[in-house]
Amino acid sequence: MIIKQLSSNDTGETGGHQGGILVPKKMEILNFFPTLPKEEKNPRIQLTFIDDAYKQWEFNFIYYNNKFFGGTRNEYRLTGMTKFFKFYHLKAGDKVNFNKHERVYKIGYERNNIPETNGKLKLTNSWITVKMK
DNA sequence: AGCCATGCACCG
DNA sequence: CGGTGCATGGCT
Repeated sequence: MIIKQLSSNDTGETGGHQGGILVPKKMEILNFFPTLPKEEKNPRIQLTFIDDAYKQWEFNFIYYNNKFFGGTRNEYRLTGMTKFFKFYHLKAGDKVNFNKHERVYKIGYERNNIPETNGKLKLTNSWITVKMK
């Protein structure tokens, strides 16, 4: 499974209203998600995730690739997560984990234990891949 | 490469 | 009319 530590921009705390997280271009991560056609501009796919409470969430996995169409973007994003963040009151520093079990996408979260995280918190390697046996 | 930020469209 | 999400540019 893969785990993402939320950045402040992911949750909208920076004032942004993106409503989603950024997905790095790492094979281990991208392999988890469906493959999006790079021939197409900004291809997207809707994914349904189920959390621990068996609640369903619809997220959009989008490949912003306008780099190949005259723009400058070349990155993946998982959007439409604002409801999820709000429902569980997740904030920057908290972690969200994704899992795929029998063709079913699962989502979970993990709160950050670090108390003194009030100010800006620098995130490096915010994504973690966990090999499941 | 990854995170920050925003104009605008859409929708309640 | 205000919040949300898309698409995109900017900054580090």
